[in-house]
Amino acid sequence: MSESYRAERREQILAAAGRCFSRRGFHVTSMDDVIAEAGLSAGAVYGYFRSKDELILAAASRAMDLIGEVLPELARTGSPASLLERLLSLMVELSERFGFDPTRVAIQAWGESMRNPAVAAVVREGYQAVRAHIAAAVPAWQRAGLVAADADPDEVAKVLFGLVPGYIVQRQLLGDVRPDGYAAALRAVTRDAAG
Amino acid sequence: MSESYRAERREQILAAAGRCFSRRGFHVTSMDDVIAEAGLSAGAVYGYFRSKDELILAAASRAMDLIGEVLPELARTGSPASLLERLLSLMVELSERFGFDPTRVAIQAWGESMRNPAVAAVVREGYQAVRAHIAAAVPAWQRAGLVAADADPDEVAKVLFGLVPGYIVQRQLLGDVRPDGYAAALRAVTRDAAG
Amino acid sequence: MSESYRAERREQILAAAGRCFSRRGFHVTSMDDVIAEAGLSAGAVYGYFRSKDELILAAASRAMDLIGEVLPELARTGSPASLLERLLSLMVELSERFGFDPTRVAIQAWGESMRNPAVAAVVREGYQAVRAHIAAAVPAWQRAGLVAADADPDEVAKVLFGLVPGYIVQRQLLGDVRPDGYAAALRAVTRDAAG
Amino acid sequence: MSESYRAERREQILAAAGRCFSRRGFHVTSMDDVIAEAGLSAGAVYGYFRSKDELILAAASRAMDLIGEVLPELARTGSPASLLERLLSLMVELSERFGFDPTRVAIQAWGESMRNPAVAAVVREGYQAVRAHIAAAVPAWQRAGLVAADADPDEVAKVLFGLVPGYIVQRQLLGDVRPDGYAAALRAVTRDAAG
DNA sequence: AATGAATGAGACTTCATTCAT
DNA sequence: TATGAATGAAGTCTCATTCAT
Repeated sequence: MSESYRAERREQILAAAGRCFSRRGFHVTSMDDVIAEAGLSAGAVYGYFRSKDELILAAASRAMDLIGEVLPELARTGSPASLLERLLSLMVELSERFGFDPTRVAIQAWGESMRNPAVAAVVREGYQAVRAHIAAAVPAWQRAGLVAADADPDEVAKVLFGLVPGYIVQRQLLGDVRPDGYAAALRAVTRDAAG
Repeated sequence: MSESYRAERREQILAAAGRCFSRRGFHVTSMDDVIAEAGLSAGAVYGYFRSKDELILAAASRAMDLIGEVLPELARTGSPASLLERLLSLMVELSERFGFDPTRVAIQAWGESMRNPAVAAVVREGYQAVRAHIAAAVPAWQRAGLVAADADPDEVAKVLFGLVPGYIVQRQLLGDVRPDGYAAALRAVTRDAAG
Repeated sequence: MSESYRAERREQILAAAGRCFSRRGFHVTSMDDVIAEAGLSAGAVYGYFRSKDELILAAASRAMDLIGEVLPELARTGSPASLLERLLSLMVELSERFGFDPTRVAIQAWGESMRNPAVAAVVREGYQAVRAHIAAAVPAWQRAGLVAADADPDEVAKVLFGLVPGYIVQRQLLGDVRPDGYAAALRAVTRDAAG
Repeated sequence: MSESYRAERREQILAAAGRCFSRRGFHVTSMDDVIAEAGLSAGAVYGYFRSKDELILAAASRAMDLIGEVLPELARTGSPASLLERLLSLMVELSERFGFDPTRVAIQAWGESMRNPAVAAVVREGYQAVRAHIAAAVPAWQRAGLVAADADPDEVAKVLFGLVPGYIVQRQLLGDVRPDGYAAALRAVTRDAAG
């Protein structure tokens, strides 16, 4: 069997796990659920992932890949609000490419992180990367007068990044937020008049 | 068996459950964990909570009580950033009153909400209440020029409320945020020069 | 539940395990076999033994208890052959008190010892005790001319003790040995004319 | 595909199985263990042995081959003790020719015999052959006064053969026996003054 | 013949819940 | 009411064996 065959099969299982986990969470989903969703046998799944924990970790990592897709976007100029709007829009679009909603898996991963150091590490590293990219954009905003000149770019990045979990939670639980409205409201409270 | 005795017992169990759930999550915690933590017997716990789901719901509700403690604070005037700072500081302080960290239980509750309608309802109602209170403060900020006059107060409330989950996630997973720094950074990006 | 109730229940499970293990061996016997034989539920059995390994160890120890029953007998005087005869007769009789044949479990324990240090330790200690008791009897035999005066009592004990596994193996696999015939043949090769 | 090629492959697999079984026993060893140890594929191994049971039987038979190597030695004259010493010494030497310790496999085979008639038959036949050879030597010993004249040679053979399992068990579990010491102690209790 | 991915029955174990005492 | 032993369904994972390539 070729390398690519194995990778494809792994992807098939991971996609099935993603669908299951995003529906019911890591711990309510049973391996049998994943196995049935993947259309394989128990042995086949365990041939690609050695344990449920390994599958959880892989699914959490996969959900964090969303970040990788979004990072290049962060390099583009613009105001904080326009950045946020592109970020949130991308998140929604990209969910389709995953076959499941990675933001739902991310919420699970937050909870799992509190007792699972491997998952915690994956999430932490992903979020640190995003924050670092945002922080890199801050000096330009400071020069443009969009952010106070004496602010610590790292702290500003924490706040801007921190808007994302809030959006995710509200989208999943309240269901009444949209990228454009969210960005518009951010503009209304920031120094960014036009975006 | 007085009414107050029953209430006390319930509280004892709920506190034990809160400690367990905040440590390891709803589904990795077993009823035996809670029973042992409460120092009671299985029968006793089941005399107060009919099922684990009922206990999860009660614990999620209890964590949402944090909101009730914080709501009056939202009535005070000030800028968005000063509001946020007070909110976050209160959250940290109040954790001690609970004997466990309710924000950790809240993260669990977000995940649980995706498959448990009762928990979802409790969380949703709690968050809608907070957002409504914030929205009520927006017109004053608009009059003070801190928020664009043409903004929808509800949308502004979503964004400001949305900063809280971001803070919670970063506090639990990255561990490098503090209320004052977070509020200061918010001030740096808002129209709020002094706080 | 009283202490003695627990002990009784443990004994019930151990007896069931002994019957199963003596029939089919440690590893071909499933926990479900033991559970059914004990007439209990899975949870009940696991309430008394934390794992199959613990049950195997307990069953091996229990089979070694046969030794404890036999040790006092070793203190009696007589010739090596008469000692052996009493030993083997006792072994057969006592099997009935166990409700299963402990010599069959002992054979299993020999095999298990090669990969299970805990079982190895139990068996080793049991056998060392027997050998020490036999060695203590050797000097009297030497004074009576039944054993060469210059022999090392410990080495003599190894040989005499070593007759027992040989008897057990032949009894189980060939089925054509009996205590009296075995002892008579030993007399025929030893210096012990009369027994 | 020559005949000798097949035989060589079979031998390769059997040697691998012997190493695995002597290390961990028949039932804890998985077919994958044997397959990996043989450096072959699952399909290859199953091309030579139809089932694990067939492999167990073959390995038990192979371990019994030790007996075939030893039988000619039994024809030599001497005392019972000298016979035993040569037997035990040979056993130890020959282990090296096998690439694994056949006495360890023999212990496994004893246990397996209690539920596996095919293995039981192989072991039984091997042991009966040894005993018959020993019995054939007894009359000479009787004439030499080393064994009581009125003894049944078959019973004497059982006892002398019975010393071997005792040696094997003590060698594997206690580790403190050696052929010379064992034989010397036997001499000390038999009518055999010089060996 | 050989490969090794796939199968799926079945192993061990846990745990939410009940109920006799 | 309180206890905690008992239940048994269901969970995770293994492994002897097969079969398309």
